[in-house]
Amino acid sequence: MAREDMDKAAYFKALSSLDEDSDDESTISSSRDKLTTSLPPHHKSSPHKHNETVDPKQNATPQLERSLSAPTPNSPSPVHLIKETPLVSIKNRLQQGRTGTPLSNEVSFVAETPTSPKPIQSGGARPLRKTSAPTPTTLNRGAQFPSFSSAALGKRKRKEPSIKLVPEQHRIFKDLVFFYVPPDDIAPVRRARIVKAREYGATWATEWTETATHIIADKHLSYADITSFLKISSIPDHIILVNELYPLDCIQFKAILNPNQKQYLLKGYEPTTKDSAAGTPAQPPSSPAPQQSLELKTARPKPGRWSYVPPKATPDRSQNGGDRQSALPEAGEMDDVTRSPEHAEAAVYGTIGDEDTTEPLGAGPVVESPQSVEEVSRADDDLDEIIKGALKVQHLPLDDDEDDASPTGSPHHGGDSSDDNGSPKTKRKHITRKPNFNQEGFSCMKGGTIDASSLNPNARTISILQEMAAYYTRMDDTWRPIGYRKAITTLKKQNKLVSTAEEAVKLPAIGQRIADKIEEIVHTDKLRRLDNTKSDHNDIILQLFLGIYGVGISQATTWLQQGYTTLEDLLAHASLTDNQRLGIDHYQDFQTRIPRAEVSALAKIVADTARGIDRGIEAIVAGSYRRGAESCGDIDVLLTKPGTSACSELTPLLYKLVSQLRASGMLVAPLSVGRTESSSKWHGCCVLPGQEPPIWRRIDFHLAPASELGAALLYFTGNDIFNRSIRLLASKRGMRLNQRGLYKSVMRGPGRAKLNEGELVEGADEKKIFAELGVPWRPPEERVC
DNA sequence: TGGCTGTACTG
DNA sequence: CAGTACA
DNA sequence: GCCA
Repeated sequence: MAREDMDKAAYFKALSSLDEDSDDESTISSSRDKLTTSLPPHHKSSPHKHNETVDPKQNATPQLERSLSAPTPNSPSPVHLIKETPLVSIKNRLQQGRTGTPLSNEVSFVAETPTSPKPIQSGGARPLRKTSAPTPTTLNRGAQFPSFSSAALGKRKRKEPSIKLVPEQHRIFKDLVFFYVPPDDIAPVRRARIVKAREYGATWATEWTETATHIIADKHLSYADITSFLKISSIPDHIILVNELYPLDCIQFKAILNPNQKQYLLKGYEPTTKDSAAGTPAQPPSSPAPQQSLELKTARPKPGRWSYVPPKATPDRSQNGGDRQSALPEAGEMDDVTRSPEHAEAAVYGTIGDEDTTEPLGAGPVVESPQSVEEVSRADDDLDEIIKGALKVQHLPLDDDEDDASPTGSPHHGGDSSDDNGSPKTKRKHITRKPNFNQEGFSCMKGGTIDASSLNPNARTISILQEMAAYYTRMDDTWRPIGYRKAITTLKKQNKLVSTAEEAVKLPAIGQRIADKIEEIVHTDKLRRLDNTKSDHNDIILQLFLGIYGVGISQATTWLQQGYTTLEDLLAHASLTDNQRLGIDHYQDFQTRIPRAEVSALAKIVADTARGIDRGIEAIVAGSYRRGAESCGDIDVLLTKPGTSACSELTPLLYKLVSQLRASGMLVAPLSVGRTESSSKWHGCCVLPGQEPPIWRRIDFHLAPASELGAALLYFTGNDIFNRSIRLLASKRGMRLNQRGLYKSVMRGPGRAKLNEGELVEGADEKKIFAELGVPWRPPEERVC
């Protein structure tokens, strides 16, 4: 869940200092300002992998730089802005759909066609027929609003990445004009490629023109796709048609390669005899990623620092493919699964989260009815046994949650949450300064519940918006996903279908643009903007790579640029960290959700082992399990012990625990281990002993001394959105919340930067933390935002 | 116009 | 330090 | 993306 990088988008924004003309996107202009004005020449040009640093000189003369790369005389600036999305107002489209074909599917866009009728062309010098603008509406709009600027739609523009030309002698693409199909640079990967080509001297034609020397097509496109896209019967002889590998290889080999090699050809394309083509060095070994089967992977020494070889470390066992079908992660993250409550299992487990009444940690009420479990584990008796056994104690850790509630102070919010809801202020005995912000607006004030998601009348809309958020995350956009998530949170709280934009825009966190999308979704059951991405192979590969533990957007993007397309490619040719290699070896395992019963079984082992080390240790399963999820992505175990007040009192115990669990075969590899005395976490992998075939699971241990237990529980229970929300709320109240406690009197500098630690307000009691913040207490299952 | 959580490990 | 991870 |  929430694997996010907060800074990249900012970086990309910063990168694009070279905006053309007036630009209606406020955020952009702000970042531009930041670069061009507040940034003195050298200062912080964000370091980054993609070394497209902002050249100060360039800031001074952006126009110059740009025209440098535009040798064609007639195009004042072929590299003007590309719009992200066809600028057709939703309403227009809907209307059109109604009058024309009901669903107007064909009116849909051609990919991300740049309609960009940017004023620049005023000279009319461009011989462009805008054949690439297929939709009547688009043309229409273009005609009517040549300098259309965001009227109803708001900001849509993408800004120009900065181009840093390589030294002249290396500009192998000098005098070449590339036309890309599709002609956009929305995905960072494509953008980076285009930028790269331009750095090597290419001119980027953003609209189709016969002055282009090359057409660079996405490699999944066929020749027919190109001609139909360009609305021409054949590609003119003088234009070279190649796929996207071509420029990459040229750059790699610092030469213009023979474009007629088969790895560069499009499906259905016979290079016309113009193959005399360019001088070519022998044979570029094509992209660095040929694919071979590589049986070697099993032979490869285990990546984990432990030399342990699991019973069967089946990297990709296809045999029991039953539960792990697709190599790709599911789009929707069903963290807190919504599923068949008719499952007895579900019923049984569903309750433990909050249930387990006032059990002190120890023994507990038995939850019977293992019948459902049978089905899960049918194949394996041992597993069955273990799970049955686990059922008897499965509530074990969970009670603490109640535990710390009842006995401790705050008697009034213990049982009756209604009271809490009524007047949050009353419980804040001291302080109680009224917020000058709208506290109700925080999603942590009113969490959701698990089943709400499936029953919500807006479920369809929500799931599509979630896909959008995920898409933008993959596109390395930091902030849009946040916007989408907030809108989704709002939508989840509606108990009736929101069908019009007008209605939607009144809701909190829903602005005009998302409102329009909501309307489109409700009326057409889909979002064209999203459909476009579905067929994007690069996006699919990106998803594949991002599914690897230890791989984030940066690495995934880099690999994609380097031409890798499969996990095998990576194993064979990419340089991988140990964790990444392990992540690939167990890709399917980690992608497979863990049934609640198995989490229980694993937790029992941990708890039993821990108690063998020290009777006082409590093992509490947090994470989505504590929130009542029917299946979990990983196992989060909080380790604590009454009377402790520092992690250092627990680390030796953790050390012993890990070593025993390792010896018993449950833990199979470490991934990330605390470095210091006071550090508090251990991340690694485990398998349920006896499981056949064994499935590696991600397991995390967190240490929490009793004095920090409440904050740790809060943190470790999540969900992530709830955490962010409540932390933001704390920060707005001049406090700071982290996994150790709630602090007040935090001094913050510019940008809320923390200046001091603050004074501890509460750490031990989860409910008191809620109370201090004026947030109504809610049980873990309701912290699904 | 500048926010959008806060921390910890890896290499 | 940037990247990734954790909720 | 949205919001103050």
